[in-house]
Amino acid sequence: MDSDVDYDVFGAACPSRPVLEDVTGRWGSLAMGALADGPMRFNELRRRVEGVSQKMLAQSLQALERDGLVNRQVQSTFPLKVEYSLTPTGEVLAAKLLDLIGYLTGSMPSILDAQQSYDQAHAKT
Amino acid sequence: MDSDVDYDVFGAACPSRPVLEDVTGRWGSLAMGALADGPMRFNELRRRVEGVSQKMLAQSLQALERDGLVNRQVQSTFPLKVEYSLTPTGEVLAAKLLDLIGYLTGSMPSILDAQQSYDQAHAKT
DNA sequence: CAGTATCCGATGAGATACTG
DNA sequence: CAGTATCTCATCGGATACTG
Repeated sequence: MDSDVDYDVFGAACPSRPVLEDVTGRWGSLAMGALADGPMRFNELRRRVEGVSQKMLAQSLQALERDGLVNRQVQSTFPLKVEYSLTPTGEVLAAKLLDLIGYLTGSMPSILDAQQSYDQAHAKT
Repeated sequence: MDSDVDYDVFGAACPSRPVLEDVTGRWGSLAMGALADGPMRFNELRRRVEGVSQKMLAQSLQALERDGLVNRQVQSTFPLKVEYSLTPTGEVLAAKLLDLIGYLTGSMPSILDAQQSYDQAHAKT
């Protein structure tokens, strides 16, 4: 029926590339990972993703919302309440992302060793 | 035995963060994905990862080599021959990355729909 | 072939101040 | 509370030219 076209992320103009950047980018990946724990409000996310600024968090969330990976639900009470959550597609991607992150953090001891060796071998003077 | 410390990527100063950026970054992720097909030379990689410049490919590969995820093997023949390959840890991460990318490209039809709806709803004027 | 060096414009990203 | 607006600086990233 469909899929007579394949999206190839290695292709220069493939529309999947910017989406991949939204998902795996510096703040997008951490926002996705945080939301995997369940729905969260803006400032909760901001506290969870340490070091992110208002501006970058808002920007990252908007990109993910546009891609249909994150839902944004506003409650026009006072004070304002906005809750972010993953869509079904977003959930799957977040799980795969957390799998990768988990393996990476588990490998940190050996990675730090590698970095030290490298820096030592490439030290100037 | 070990692991009385946990590396938390959500922590602002965690050393895992820059590594995650090397792996999931714009060109790093594509280089890792390409190398999952097997060892490759510099210019082969350059052709496979469409749109990457010499500068950025070299920079990304150096970061991944420093993290111990990519091996660089030089043959000092003439012309020079340099072969890049994944380390065992790099292989695992590349597989997880390709899993994510595969799901993402498979979801592209619905993602493109979402983007269109979003753009329409947020059109100015 | 596999890079490095340099220049330069575009984007990323933080700080601060303001608004519905 | 949940953002937007503006300013500013750093880094990203492409083009071009050069080297072992």
